[in-house]
Formats: sequence, C-alpha cells, structure tokens
Amino acid sequence: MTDRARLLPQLGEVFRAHGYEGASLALISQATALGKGSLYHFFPGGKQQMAAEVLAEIDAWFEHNIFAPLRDDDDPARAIAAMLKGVDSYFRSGNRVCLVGVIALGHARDIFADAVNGYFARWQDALVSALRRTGQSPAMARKRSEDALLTIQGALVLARARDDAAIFTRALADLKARLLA
Amino acid sequence: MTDRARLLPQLGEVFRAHGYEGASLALISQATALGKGSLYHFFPGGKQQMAAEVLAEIDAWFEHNIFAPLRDDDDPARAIAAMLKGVDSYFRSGNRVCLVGVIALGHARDIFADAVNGYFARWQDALVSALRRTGQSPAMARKRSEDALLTIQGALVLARARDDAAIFTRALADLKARLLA
DNA sequence: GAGACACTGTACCGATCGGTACAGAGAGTC
DNA sequence: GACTCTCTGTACCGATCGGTACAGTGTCTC
Repeated sequence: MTDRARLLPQLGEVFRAHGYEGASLALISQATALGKGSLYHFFPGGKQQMAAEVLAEIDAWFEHNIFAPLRDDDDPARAIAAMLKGVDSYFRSGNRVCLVGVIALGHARDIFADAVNGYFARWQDALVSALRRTGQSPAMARKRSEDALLTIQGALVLARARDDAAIFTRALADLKARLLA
Repeated sequence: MTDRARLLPQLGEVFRAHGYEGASLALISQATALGKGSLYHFFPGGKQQMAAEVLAEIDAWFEHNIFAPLRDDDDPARAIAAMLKGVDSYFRSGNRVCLVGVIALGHARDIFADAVNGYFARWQDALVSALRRTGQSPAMARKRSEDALLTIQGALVLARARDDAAIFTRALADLKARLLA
C-alpha cells in the first residue's frame, strides 16, 4: 500500500507530461523504475486503472485540502484564501498542468467522464457553499464559482501556451479580489 | 491547392478530437477518405507538416477575422463585440475545442511552441490595441486582454469537462461586460 | 498515340504499442 | 530446508504506429 502511495504521484507526472494516450508503458516503466511485471502486479487493469487511481488520488487531495474547508470552515473568506493558496502551491505557481483538464480535452475524456465532471462539480459546489456563507446571493455565488474554476483552468492553459508562469500568478491574484468583492 | 483547402479543416477536426499524438494516420486516412499515398503526396513532411499547416490555417483565420479588425477598426468597441461573436461562432458556442490549447497542454507543444505562443501573443496584442483605443490605460488594457484570453480557454476546458456548452456562452457574456466596463 | 504529370491504393518496413506468460527472487513462516 | 506469497525482469504476443516504395490510374499536352 505504501508502495502504491509512492507510485501514484510518479504516474501522475507521466500522464501530465504526455497525456493519457501519450503515456506509453515504456515511459511509465522508466519514470517509476518498475518493469511491466511489477506495474501489472499493482495495476492488473493496466493503463486505464493507473489513470483512474491517479485521478482518484488527485480528487481525494482536493477533497481534503480544498473542498472540505470550503464547505466546513467557520470563516468562509479564510477558506477561500486557503483555496487560492493551495491551488497556487498544487500547480507550482503555473508550472504544473492540471491533469483533469488535460484528460478533459483529450479523447480519454469519454472513459473518465464521470471522474472529470465530478471533480469540477464538487469543487464548484464547495465554493458556492463558501461564497454563500460570506453573504452572497445564490446566483452570484454560482456565477463567481464558475468564474473561479474557468479562470484557473484558462490560466494554466495560457501559462503553458505562452511559457510564462506569471500569467497564472496574476490570474489568481485578480481572482481573489473578484471572489470576495 | 483547392484540394488542400478542403483537407485542412478535416485534419483539424481529427487533431481536435484526438490530440496530436492520438491522431493516427489511420484515423486521418479515414476522416479524409484518402490513402497514405495521397496524404504523403500532399504532406511529404507527414503528420508534423499536417499539424503545422492546420495551425497556420487557424492562425490565418483568426488574423483575418479577429486580429486585424481589433487592430484596424475605426470603432474598437465594435471590433471587440465582433471578436466575441466570431469566437462564439468559431468554437460552436462551446461545443468545439481550441486546437491551439489542446496542443499547448500536450507533449507536442515542444514542436509547435512558436506557433502556439505567436497565436496567443498576436491575439493579445491586437486586443490591447483595441482596448487602448477605447481610452483604457496601457496597464488596464494589458490586464483585461490577458483576462479575455484565459477566460476563453478556461471556458472551453470547463465546458468540455462538464459536458455543458452553456458555460462557454455565459463566460463570453460576462467577458463582454468586463472588457468594456 | 506517346509522354509527362498529379494523384492514389496497396504492400511493406522496422519500431513501438498495450498486454500476457512465466520463471524466478526475496522474505517470512513453520 | 520446504512452502507460501509478494514482487520483479524478460521474453513474447498480435496489433498498430509513422513512414516508404512503387506500380498503377486518370488527365492533360503535344
């Protein structure tokens, strides 16, 4: 189990760098320093199981570090600030790409549609909850939470496209002001 | 030449749907109803040349329909409104994905880095030009143009991730109000 | 009709794909 | 030492990958 815990982040980076289709078993084997025998011992379901477990781990990380505080923190403004800080840290200030977004844009979305949709749906719902507790109307909370998610995704795309991570940092700063206006 | 003009959009849809790595010659051959012989007759450089020419055609379309009006229109507000209308139409109200963004997120970005960066750089510069002519400060124009590009990209990602094209339409409407505020 | 030319289908190339089979290696138990 | 069980490397599978070779095919020119 602890082996798997060390494996999943490595798999995640391979999928991030090459996408689902582009992450060949040879690349995965190289990144993990594990032969196919070991790989298929841990993941009998092959590549699809690897990606599914990586997505589940990412989801669990966000659930614990981002979504739950947004839903439960007594101080919603603090939870929102913590979300932005956590997001900045998770995406390495714009130098790391969102695997869920990468999969959403690719052909693999069909396979992982539920995981992809659920991730963003729960994020948005949690953010709506926090925004409502700051006193915003349901409509305003919903609109701003949608704005927040697409801003983060768009900033990651643009930062990578222009090879300028500062775009992401600026977008997060603007977003903070917009969310709590 | 006219054959090639009919070919490039078909190639574009294959790359959009499967990404650069995922677009196999078999898929391309099927989508274009052309055998490998014909494909390599038109594109001796293979898949890479196909993608490069598709990107160039996309760039030319935006240059003519979006960027040039933003730079040259006597009425900058009208050009910005036309940009949003053109973008909505080009991306089929959120049902079509941005090929430049798809490539930017994938491993193929390394090959097409200049084309990808140039596309967004010229878009932003053109939008800055229009915003400045509406009387906005250089700093404000630059910030809002960056916001515009990442909003469009993020809305496309989120719309596809959640399988809800309305996200894109809403984002464009909000963006319009924000740009001309 | 002869020749040139742009285009096309098919067979084929070596490499790599995801996945399987299997014989161990190593550690723990009795 | 014998057995079990988890883990590992390697050889191998058929399929597909991007790309090449080449013999046509039709059309147009002279």
